[in-house]
Formats: sequence, C-alpha cells, structure tokens
Amino acid sequence: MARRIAERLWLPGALIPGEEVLAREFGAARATVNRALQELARAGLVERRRRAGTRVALHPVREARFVIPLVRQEIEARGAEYQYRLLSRGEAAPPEIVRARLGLEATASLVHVRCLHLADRVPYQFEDRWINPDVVAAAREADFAGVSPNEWLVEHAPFTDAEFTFRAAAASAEEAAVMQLREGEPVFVGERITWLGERPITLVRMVHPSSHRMVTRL
Amino acid sequence: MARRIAERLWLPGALIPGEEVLAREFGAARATVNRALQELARAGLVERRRRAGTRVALHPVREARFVIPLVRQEIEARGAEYQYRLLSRGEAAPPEIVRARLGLEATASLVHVRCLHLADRVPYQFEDRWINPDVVAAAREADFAGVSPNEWLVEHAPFTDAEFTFRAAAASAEEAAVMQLREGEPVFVGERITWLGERPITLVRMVHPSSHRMVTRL
DNA sequence: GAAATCAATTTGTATAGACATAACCATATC
DNA sequence: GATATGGTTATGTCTATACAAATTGATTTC
Repeated sequence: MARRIAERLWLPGALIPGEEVLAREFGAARATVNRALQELARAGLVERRRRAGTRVALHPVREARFVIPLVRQEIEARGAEYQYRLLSRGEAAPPEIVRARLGLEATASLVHVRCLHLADRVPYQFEDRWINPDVVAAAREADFAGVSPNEWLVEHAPFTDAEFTFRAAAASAEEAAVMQLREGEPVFVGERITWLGERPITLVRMVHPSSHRMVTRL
Repeated sequence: MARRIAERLWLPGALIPGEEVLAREFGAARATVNRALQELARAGLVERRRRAGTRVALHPVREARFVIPLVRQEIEARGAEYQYRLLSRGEAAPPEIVRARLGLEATASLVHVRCLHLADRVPYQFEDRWINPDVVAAAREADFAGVSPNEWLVEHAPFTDAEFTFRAAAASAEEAAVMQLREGEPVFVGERITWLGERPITLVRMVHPSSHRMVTRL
C-alpha cells in the first residue's frame, strides 16, 4: 500500500478501498490490513476517520523522531572519550523565568547544578539544571561530583511528561568562557522540562557549540 | 503497566511477568497485553526480546517526535499572516558539497530555488533548495512564482526516505541581508534531504532567525 | 573442556469473529 | 427550512487460537 501511494497509483486526497476489500485483495485478515493502515497513518501517509474511510494524506504531515540519549552514551557512541566536570552545585531561589516555566510558587527553592560534558577533552555540552527537591528529595543529598545530574536523575526520578525545545542562541559571556568559545558565537541550545504527573521535576538548559548537529532519518 | 514503572513498582532493569501471566492478571487477552507492551517498547520504557522476556529499560532512551509541517501551515497555525517571496530560480551545477550530499554524478545539473517565507511581514524562513530534475522532471517547468517549492514538491514529488539535520550557525552575509539580520548573528538551520527509493529528490536548507523555537512534548 | 545439538520458553504475528464507536446520510418531525 | 432521529457503514479494538521465530539453557558429542 505504501508503494501504491509512492507510485501515485493512489493519488493524494483519494479515498482508498475499505479494510475488508483490501483484506480480500491481499489475501489477509482485516486485522492485518488494519495494523498496516494504522502504521501508515502513524507515518503520516494516510488519514483515517471512522465511517469516512481512509484517504491518502494531502499534505503528509510527517513527523521526525529524534532519540534523546544520555550525553555520555551520545559521546561514547561516537567513539570519543567522555569526561564530566562539575562546575557548581547549590540550592537557591530560581530566576523568575525558570520559576514561571515550572509553574512554581514564588517561595520555591531549587537545587541548582552547573556542569560540563566533554568529548575527547573538548567541551561538548554545558548543562545548567534546576531540580525540584519537593519531588526528588534525594537531590538535596546528591553531590553530583562523580555522576552527572543527567544520569543521576534517570536513576532516581522517573518522569511521565517532558517538553523539549531547541533553538539557536548567542553564547553568553559565561557560556563562552566554559565552552571555550567567543562571546556571541552561535550555540545550539536544547531545553528540557520533565514532570511526574502534574509536578515539575527539573528544567535543564543544554548548550552545544555550533558544530553540533541533531540528525534523524525517517 | 506504565504506572507501575513510573511508581518504581517495577524497577529499571527488572524482568516483568510474561504476557500470558499479565493477561490473566489484567483479565485481558494476550494479544491486548502484547499491543500494550509494544507501545511501551516504542516509547522506550521497556525492552523486549524473544524468549528473554520484557524488562524495564535501564536508561530509557526516549525519543522526541517533531511534526514537520509545511511552513505556511506552521505560520498560519500561529495566527500570523503568511507571505511568500521568490528570490531566484534557475538551473545550475550544484556546489560540490550539495552534489556529494546527494550522491550525484559530477555532471549533474539541478534546479536551484531561493525564496523567503514571511510571518506578519517579518522574515520567518529563508529557503535555499536544490531539486533533481531527473526524478522530478516537472520541476524544470514550474516557475515557483506563486507556490513555494515546499508546497509544490508535496503535490508533485512523493518521497520514501528523508534525513533531517538541525543546527545553529552564524548568518552568512547573504542570509543576513535577506532575513534582515546582522552578519554573524546566530540562526537556526534545518536541512532536509528526501529520496524516492534510491534516487535523491531534493536538498533544502531552511534558515530561521534565532527567535525560532522547535518545541515538542512527549 | 569446547562445540554442536535440541527442547523449552517467550515474544512476534497472523487468523476469524465479535462488538463498540463515530460519522455520514436519508428520513421524519416541528 | 431547520432540527431530530435513526439506520448504515467504516474504522477501532478486543478475544481466542494458532503457529513462527529467536534465544536460552541443558544435554550430548567429540
């Protein structure tokens, strides 16, 4: 069926035969045709609606999927040597922008960790993280000297929801110093917020040098 | 089952009961349990292997999914006015870097289109595209004056494979001029290559000002 | 002791059948 | 003519059953 769409045997917008008809044609059970069509729908090739039938997507709103591994795995997968350096660790009232993004009270106090991940001794990612100790109490005791908060949280704080943001930005003076860049140089910034149910766990800002590439195939 | 994992009732790395046992426990058919577990596996929460069973993922390699809509839809979805401006259109031998990325012969000649997408009269995306007329012959006739190559290709050239790359870069002199930025200012660059089977269709470079954000929730 | 073989187990996938659910469409009602 | 009503139909999802495929672990063989 994917081939028929690619070869324009079934044109965009066209209604394709019903599951029962296709099942008979392909000599398969309707359940099997259903599974196949659901896969095509997930891939964005067709649009399905009850009673209305299945049609070839007019504007295939495809989606790209990016795996989000641990930094260490990401670095080691490239065959590079991984190093971790803790820059600072403390507890403080977060800046207004962080507080608001996490939807916290004005009185909230968060664990703040800044650290650096290196690949072959070159700065790869600068991590600036705020952790909510009301949800992850153990974060108050963790010293993050040996294990990065990234890995520590995977072990200690499961999450149910997450939001990712990616953008380009100019390196701040601090980021430039840490990453061995010039101030104002473009950097690739990822931001992630995770929740356990309704409660925010952590907000992390991950800064990469502009040589960084996020790639995916579909 | 997702709840059990989130609540650490089933710990990371632990082997969870077999499908048959779970089916009995939940009062469902094994096929249903199988579907549920396959969903959890796709979400990266568990890892499954035949005969070995299902275990809770140690390092939940989650994946983020970004929908890749048409620029116009993206802009209109924000409630902004969409405008399109064709900057140039021609046919030429591509620069070596483009040729190599597409895996083409040195003699290849490609259709080259440069255009601008605006949101509320502000430059939103600069599109620099190369199209392979050997695969999409109609591209030689299309003038791209009214419809952007982005939308034109969706209508005229189905693809089977695609590769997306995102990164931060410094605006070139040309990009800065077109996007009303200063040269060297950070820009968010997306690059997409699509293929029909083995044959490359198009390579597009999409440049956004640094205010652009790519967001997803999971 | 190492390698080959084999049975058991768990997931993967297919089947047929059933009912649920949503949406379209024609008809009836006001 | 506008609004309800209900039948029809395509997809959504579940059940029960069967067999395939992969991998483990024990056993046998050399």
